[in-house]
Amino acid sequence: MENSESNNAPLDFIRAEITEDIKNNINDGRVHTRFPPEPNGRLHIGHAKAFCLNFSIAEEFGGKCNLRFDDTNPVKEEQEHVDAIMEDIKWVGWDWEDRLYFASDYFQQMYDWAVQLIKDGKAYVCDLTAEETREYRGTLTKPGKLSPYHNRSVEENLDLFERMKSGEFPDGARCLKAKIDMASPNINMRDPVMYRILHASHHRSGDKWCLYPMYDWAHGLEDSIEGITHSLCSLEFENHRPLYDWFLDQLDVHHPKQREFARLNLTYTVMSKRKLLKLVDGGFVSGWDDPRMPTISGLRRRGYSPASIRNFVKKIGIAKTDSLIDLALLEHCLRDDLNETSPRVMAVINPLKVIIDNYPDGQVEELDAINNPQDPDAGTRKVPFTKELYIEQDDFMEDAPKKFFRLSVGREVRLRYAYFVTCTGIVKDANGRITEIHCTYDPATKGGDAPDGRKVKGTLHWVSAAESLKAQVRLYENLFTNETPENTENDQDFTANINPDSLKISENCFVEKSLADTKPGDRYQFERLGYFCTDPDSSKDKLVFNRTVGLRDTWVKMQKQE
RNA sequence: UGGGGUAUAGUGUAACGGCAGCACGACAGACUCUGAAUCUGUUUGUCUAGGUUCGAAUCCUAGUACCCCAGCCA
Repeated sequence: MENSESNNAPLDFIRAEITEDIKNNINDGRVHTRFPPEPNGRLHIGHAKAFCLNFSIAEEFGGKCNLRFDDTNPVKEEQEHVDAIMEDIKWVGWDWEDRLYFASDYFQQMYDWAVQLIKDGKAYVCDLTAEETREYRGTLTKPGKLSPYHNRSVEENLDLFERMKSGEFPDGARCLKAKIDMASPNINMRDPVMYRILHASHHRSGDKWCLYPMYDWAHGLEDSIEGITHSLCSLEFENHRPLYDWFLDQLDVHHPKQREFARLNLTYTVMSKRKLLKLVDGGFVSGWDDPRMPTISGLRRRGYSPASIRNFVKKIGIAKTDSLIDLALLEHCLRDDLNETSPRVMAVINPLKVIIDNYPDGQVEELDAINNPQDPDAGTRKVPFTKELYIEQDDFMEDAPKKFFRLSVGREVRLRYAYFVTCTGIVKDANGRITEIHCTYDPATKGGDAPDGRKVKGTLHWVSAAESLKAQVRLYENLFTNETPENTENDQDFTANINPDSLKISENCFVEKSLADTKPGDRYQFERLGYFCTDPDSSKDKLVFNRTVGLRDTWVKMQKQE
């Protein structure tokens, strides 16, 4: 980073160390990171923290960041996830250029290095079953004991390992272990498994291998091969760092630094692969891209912008403390960006018919409306005004308190960009429900300003009854009712905390005509309601919008206080 | 109860022996053709107990709490 602004900005502990490394000319001052997802699920906002960290560090320090799929377990991984993951990272705004790598491409090199360790007497083939291995490993407080196969000759190990590779043995019959220390207080160092036999077809290497490397053995090698300088991962791998270092030291190859940071936790959200999968498979949501999911594809469909996600990640910082970030911060970043970038439009979700009694029948006036007050370059558009309109049901109250700035019989309000109107009466059906309200308008207030300078307290959004489009609007709330969904009563599953009202569909909505050609993914602010985006289910015949997030609403807050 | 890690406002995150700051939230007000945005102000914090020091969030000692590790998962 060369600008002075960033010199003043406090650095997180990782950037501070990298700055120091550059100063000390470690790796010739080179910075090279990587994001290594396993293609066994979709990326979520927690992964965004990790990949934004890796890509932005590379960018800031003039280095590079690789995308590498850590595909060492063929039984859990799929090409479909590989494609989705690449799409997600690109969408958030990062580019790995020509540096797309797969751990599976390094299998031969890893195998050769394993042979080298065997020759050096640092690895052996073990015939213990998985269960026996567990017994030999000992416990947290008791040391393990040496495998009976620990002292096999190099020749025998070489022969057996070769035959493991050639497919002679069934799954689980033998494995290759590193010879380290069965008494180590760090359980990861008690002769960890390097290879297991898996007669499974790999999504990239097919049936070439029936021997697959374990994470601890593979990961450092992958980093080393790619010339990574800083291998950033989450906290639970801190216990594995001695092993990461041990393998690279034994091989005497390029040795990146592994550094660990706390993963993201968000209130009202689950982040584990297992739980996300359960939501999808259990039919609790419509899929990985359900707008209530914290997946990148879910956020995208919900209407989040890439900038809002990047900014959020920047704001939460990087540290080693376990933390739980308030969803409100994510939503703040969302609104912050959408406020600047979203065109305004008028839409009515719960329509209430308004008849302007003194407005000419059949007349249509095209009024000027500002597209984005935050952005003068966004220009203006025309909205049609007619005798019959819709306003929001919440914007009318029969017995209105003084603090209610909206419409009530005898009160005057402004219809945005249109006229001042005064309510003269209401019509109810047999059940006492208000079916329509009657108003008069003041022709002198056209455009929304009164020439006599009189003020109104309230401005309402509206839509012409005849000159508008019908739409479906999907209103989302938190998927969970509990800040920490895994906290349940009576040992229930986290799904017990699912919010039954997380999705409400409003079929009878009306939007401005200017939305006729909207495309999936288009984002808008529906004035006074919130930010919305067009869903992929939307078509010219049936418009469908998702509520991304509501506007801050001090009126409902005031009501809740009472 | 072995080992590894972490403790700063409600939530995050700075301060690297020298005035505990910033963001989000909450609260109050100003402004407003969005009860939005914007602006202003207020509130709340160094895990505990000792020690070193002119001076400690920071160094030392002893505690406490929480997280991670006993997959042939990553």
